[in-house]
Amino acid sequence: MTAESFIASKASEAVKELYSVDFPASGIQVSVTRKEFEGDYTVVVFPLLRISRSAPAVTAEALGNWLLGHCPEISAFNAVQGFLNISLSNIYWQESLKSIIDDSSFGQLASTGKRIMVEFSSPNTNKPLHLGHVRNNLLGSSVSDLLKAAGNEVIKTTLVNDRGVHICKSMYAWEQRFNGATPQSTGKKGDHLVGDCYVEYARMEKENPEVLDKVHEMLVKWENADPAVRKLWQMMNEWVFAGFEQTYKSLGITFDKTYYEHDTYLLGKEIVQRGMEMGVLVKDPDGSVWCDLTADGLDRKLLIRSDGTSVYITQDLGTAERRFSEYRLDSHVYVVGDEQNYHFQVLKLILKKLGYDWADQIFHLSYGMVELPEGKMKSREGTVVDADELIEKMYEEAKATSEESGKLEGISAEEKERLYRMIGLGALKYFILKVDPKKKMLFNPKESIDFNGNTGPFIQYTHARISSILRKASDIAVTPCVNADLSTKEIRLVKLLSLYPQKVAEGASAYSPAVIANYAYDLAKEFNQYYHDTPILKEPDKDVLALRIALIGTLASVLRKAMGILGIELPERM
RNA sequence: GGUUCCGUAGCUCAGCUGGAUAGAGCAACAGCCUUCUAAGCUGUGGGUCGCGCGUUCGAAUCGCGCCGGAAUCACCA
Repeated sequence: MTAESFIASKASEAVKELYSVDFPASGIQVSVTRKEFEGDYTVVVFPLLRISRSAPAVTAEALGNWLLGHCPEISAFNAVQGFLNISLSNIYWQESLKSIIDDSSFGQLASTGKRIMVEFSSPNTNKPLHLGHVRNNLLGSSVSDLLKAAGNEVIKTTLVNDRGVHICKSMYAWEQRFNGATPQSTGKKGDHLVGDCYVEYARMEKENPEVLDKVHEMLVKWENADPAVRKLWQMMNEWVFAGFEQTYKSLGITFDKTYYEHDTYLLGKEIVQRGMEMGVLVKDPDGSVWCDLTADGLDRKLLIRSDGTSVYITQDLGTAERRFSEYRLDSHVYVVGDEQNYHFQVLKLILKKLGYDWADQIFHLSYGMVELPEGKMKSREGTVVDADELIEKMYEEAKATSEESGKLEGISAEEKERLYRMIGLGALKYFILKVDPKKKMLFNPKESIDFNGNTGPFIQYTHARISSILRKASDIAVTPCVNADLSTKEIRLVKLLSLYPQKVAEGASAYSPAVIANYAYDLAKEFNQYYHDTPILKEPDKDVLALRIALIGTLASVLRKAMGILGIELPERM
């Protein structure tokens, strides 16, 4: 039970005793007391005035007196206008800290019994990953972990767009202009090599637009399973997958299940057929199939081309049905950029018209684009920020900063490398995840991602500081134990710590890792202030020393949990 | 034009299921390392919360209307 709900329930009792009126605890507003006032939690009494029929200050005073007299956990109160500020006893906070320490799965919420599939990443196999994909991947991965922490069973999936005209373009350019170049022969990462082919194709098409016909020819051959084309397609796809695999690995991204569009693109057709029988979908004289959404304020949507081939949304209908039935999903989250809002609006609507009761359980986690100072990233104009290059740059920055500080002496070279990676990635991941997903975000390549202030490295540094103290404490054999009074600053820390499960719930329901990121920052900031003016190991009183070690150990543990949801590791030293 | 999203300090962002004097970081300036890691801490300056109306005891937060920006509305994916 949280402190807020405890106070609310007691206040509800008080109202019943004092005014003989039932007022539900859920209706009592309790918030953390603003720091300029004395107290831990504040009950807002304005909503109770109709019941008390007296002035705000009088009501607050009456309520405060009752609470003080009836709850040993409450040690003091003061009333300012309509705000009743309540202080909880030191014992209460000690018990609170103890319960966090004793709860090994603190922050792991009770099972909801729900199974959720999260689709993210879903790359095209004709170009390497860029910063936009990085945001998608980090969000998808982190939201998955967040939903898990909130008690859901989560299946992470991706749909690889490995067929279509765009692939053929790369294939055609490779055949014409690359003299049999391979990742091995060029020493180039496979996805980058294929990306080069795609760029080269764009040049070719500009010189001679007729090459597009050649590409279409190739696509038809692909559809007809022409052995030569399929072989080339397979070879180049493998190059790309190997490249992606490497990038995923350095970002720490994994999937439980991978779908390939070449396996799924036919799935929707059957559903379209059924839709026509139901009268929900209509076939035009030219053979194309449509869903009329004009009554819903949208347009007519094409589902099958006049030549009988399927379009993008067709396979989405099929894969959605397959996933819901195969995995008996309770819901499905699609992590896809906000440029596809319309697509998902249409998808949901069509599924609903087709009578699927789970249509309302699909959720489009629509995130904003990553923009550069000069605007949107455009592959054609070469203004993309390449994922691999960025990761490497962050590593270099971390290395430079670390070497400058000279704090890693006596550590093995491999360990140092591991730390540079950890810090560089921590900076990148935090930079992206601390922003509310639905907002577009700005990335300025000229200014490198910061390592000071509200950043990943700041939180990592905080953890390293705590770890350093804990190492020294274990050297002098201090056993953590909660058996002393907490100072005001320590109470603030316990208060923040106890907030963590609520933050998990809040973040999960908003599908926003940013909630967790900002929480972790608050916690780290609060610790650094505490650290600054409270000597821990110098404390002469054994019980107080043991308490402080217990407190900061818990702090480090909660920081690790929170940052773990963001996919960020915290180092023992840096 | 339709639909959806966004507008908070010079910049990047919190706060938004209504609560007290709107918070951080960066940048600027001024301090703090013989004391547990200065990737830190403290302080100063910086705001018509896009504008207006409404609901309310109370609005950055909710509703409506404007203004500004973005995305999208393909027999592309």
